[in-house]
Amino acid sequence: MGATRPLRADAERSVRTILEAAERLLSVNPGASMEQIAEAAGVARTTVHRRFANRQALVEAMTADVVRQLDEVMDAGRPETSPPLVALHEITANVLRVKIGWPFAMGVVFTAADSPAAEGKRRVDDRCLVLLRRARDEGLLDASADLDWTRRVFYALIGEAVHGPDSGLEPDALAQRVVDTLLHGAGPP
Amino acid sequence: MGATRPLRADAERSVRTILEAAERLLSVNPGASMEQIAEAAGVARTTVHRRFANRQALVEAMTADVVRQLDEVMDAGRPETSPPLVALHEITANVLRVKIGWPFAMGVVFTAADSPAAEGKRRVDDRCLVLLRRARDEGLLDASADLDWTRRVFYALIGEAVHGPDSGLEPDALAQRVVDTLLHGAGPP
DNA sequence: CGTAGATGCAACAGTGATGTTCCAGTTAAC
DNA sequence: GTTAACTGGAACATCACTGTTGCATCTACG
Repeated sequence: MGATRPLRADAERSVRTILEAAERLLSVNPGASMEQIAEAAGVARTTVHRRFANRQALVEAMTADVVRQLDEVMDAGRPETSPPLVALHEITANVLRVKIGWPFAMGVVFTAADSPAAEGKRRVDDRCLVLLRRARDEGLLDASADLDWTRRVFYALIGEAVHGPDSGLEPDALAQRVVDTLLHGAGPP
Repeated sequence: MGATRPLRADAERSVRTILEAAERLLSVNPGASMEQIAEAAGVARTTVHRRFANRQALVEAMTADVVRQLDEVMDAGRPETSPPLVALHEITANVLRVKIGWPFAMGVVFTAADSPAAEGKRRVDDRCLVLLRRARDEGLLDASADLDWTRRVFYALIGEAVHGPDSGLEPDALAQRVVDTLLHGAGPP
């Protein structure tokens, strides 16, 4: 893990541009070539290879960025101390914001069990479980609720919320729907 | 659509073997090569190409098979006439059975909007919506429930049920959990 | 048992992605 | 303004996958 000298400003800009173009392309077509990514980013293919040795390195940079964002979201949501329902809303809305901007990278983080992002994912999982446990203790969830299943349902609902015709809604509105569905399902109150 | 002469028995067996091997491999690694698929199926690569001109043709054969199975499931579930709760359980359990055996092909059917399987998918969607509407009319769902969102949640729950540590459970037990979560969420009754 | 069909194997051509190198021109940083 | 870093572009080697053909051998089916 070399302490590489900081990049020059224009190089830094290139990196961002490439990462964003990669996300845009890969979310539509996960098999997009480095060539296509370079073109979409408006740089030469060699520049992409200069910044990211492999396709793998590129994807890892994307996922690392997303994991960092998720950590920030969890920090801001205070799942260990804030009132569970409040934290649930806040975290849901902010995760949705991340997911809307980085659907591909989020998908990788939440499926690839081997990637270096897996550790960060576990960290998020844990804090999420803490929050759900607190929610259960306060009677927000059924006392017999399986927290692991609940967490996975939570993730699945978030994943579903950014699809379909209403993906353009405000993240807060989407979060409302997700949390409501998580707590009450589709049945009558 | 040529009325091709029926395959010989051994050729038919090859086709099945290849389809199953492809499902096994592609569900783990969607980018697996035809070579790898052939090897996993225990046949020569040329045999795969003899039966399926393209990778695309191979995948389409897989999805067509899955769509056929789904149609059967919907027929057996009688979503238009059977009591909604009963149909919901039955259909969920049987879809889970299909999904457990053909996770990759199911994934393609439920994401690729362009494939020829899309028509079959729409058919399933429609019958699913009919069922959910009947469920709502009978008070099983909230009167204000968004049926489209409910359907997507239903799909997402099915997708989640076959993951994780409990994917080995009986389909009926999984279906119980899915339907229960769909109707009541994780909150207290 | 005879034949049409099916398979394995080897070989081949074509394609597209990858990764690297070199160099001339541009740009940020001090 | 000098320098070190960055970029674009062309060129090159490599590689994996794809799709096809021909042929000898085997096997289902009548």
